[in-house]
Amino acid sequence: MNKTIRSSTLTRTRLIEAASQVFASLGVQGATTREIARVAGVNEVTLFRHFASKEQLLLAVIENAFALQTEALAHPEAWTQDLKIDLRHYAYLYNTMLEAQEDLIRTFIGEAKRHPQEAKQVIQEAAKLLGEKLVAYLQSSQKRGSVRADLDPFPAVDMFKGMLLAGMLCRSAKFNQGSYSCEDYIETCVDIFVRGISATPLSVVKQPLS
Amino acid sequence: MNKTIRSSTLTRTRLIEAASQVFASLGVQGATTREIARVAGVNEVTLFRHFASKEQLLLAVIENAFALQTEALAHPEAWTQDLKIDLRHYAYLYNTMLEAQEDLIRTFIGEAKRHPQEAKQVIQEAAKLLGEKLVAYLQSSQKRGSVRADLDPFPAVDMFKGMLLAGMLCRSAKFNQGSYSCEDYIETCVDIFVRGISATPLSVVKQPLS
DNA sequence: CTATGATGTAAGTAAGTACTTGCCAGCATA
DNA sequence: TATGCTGGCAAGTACTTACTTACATCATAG
Repeated sequence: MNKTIRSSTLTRTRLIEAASQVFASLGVQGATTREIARVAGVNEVTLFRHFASKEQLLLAVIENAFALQTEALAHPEAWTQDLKIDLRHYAYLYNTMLEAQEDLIRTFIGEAKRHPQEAKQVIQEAAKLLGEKLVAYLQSSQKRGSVRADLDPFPAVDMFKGMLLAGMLCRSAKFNQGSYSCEDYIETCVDIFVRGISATPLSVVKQPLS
Repeated sequence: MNKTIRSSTLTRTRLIEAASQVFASLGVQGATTREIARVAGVNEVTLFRHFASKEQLLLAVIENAFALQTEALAHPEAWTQDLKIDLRHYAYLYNTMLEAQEDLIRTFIGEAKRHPQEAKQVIQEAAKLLGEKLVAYLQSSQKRGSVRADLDPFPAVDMFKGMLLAGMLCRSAKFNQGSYSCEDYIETCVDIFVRGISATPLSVVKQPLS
């Protein structure tokens, strides 16, 4: 019976992968069960034998997608304890993940309000996992004194992830007319963010010149 | 003939407003010409007499939507020349606009890649206008010395707008489980950003405690 | 008063939608 | 050889889609 099961799960994963692709390029609304089955190389009926409905398939796709990326980012990074180096490293990793999942992310953003809470919960949990390591890092940095103690790490981390997300969204929709590169953007983000959260020198004496 | 024209343009604007609403809540794909006509209170055929296709209607919707908001944000703000006050003011204004247009923005993000370049161009131009004032402000602040001279204002402004956008997207999709409020987020953004772009005090003397 | 332009109504087209039913074939274990 | 799972195929259901054609109504402009 082993081989049979293996065959079943194989077509199942093929369906999930095909669905990811079709959802990403056509949206959940635009994706049709016919097309998903076609891409998966199976019969449309087989799709319905594996997933009761399109929504069920969507759930499986979300779970699958985020399982992969959380794994990638949850890797025990080698934090150097140098804020700028570590955050830059994280930013590039995160950005790579964003770009890899771009179409799917766009689709979910666009249709987030029109889909079952079940889907949102899965995404929410994944997003939480993606930020947890960074929150912990900032908290330890606060204890070490390299990050301001009066900073709430939770909104700060969301802000950090958020500006990278927005950067990806605008960049690939070509909302910026190429006045700067992707690296410029990320470097600017890291630079400003690091300066913004670093523990401030005790004595700040500066006045705007006239 | 005046009254006839007035009637015609009136149904036209009614169609555009109805389409904005339906596009926003159902997506461009999900929106049907039937439903749009129903909401507008006109016949479906009348829709096609005003707009050759759904895509044409979409174009008109985008133009209309962004015309309103750029106007709102292009107001000659009373810049106080205090970075934190001014940027906080801008952030709340921008956030208000984002929340007002949330559904439409989501829809455009989700389907940006599946729509004609014409639509993208309109959005791109509007987004540029939205940031221009802020770029100019940062540039003048650089001349005044309150903002670091080595900062490129363009990615910085996009980062600022981006983190507010991402905040809105995550907040309203309830991706954060209420660990902090909207105000907390915005204040954190403004705080970190301002610290990040401010001209650094000349003498920096600080060591991490033990 | 007539002509024009804007809108409504009814009906239809050709295509696509999610999803179902029934039957048949292969393949593995028992 | 028999059983049971897995999948393919053909067809169909009931519905929606964007968009069209043809004809009627009505107000205003000339």
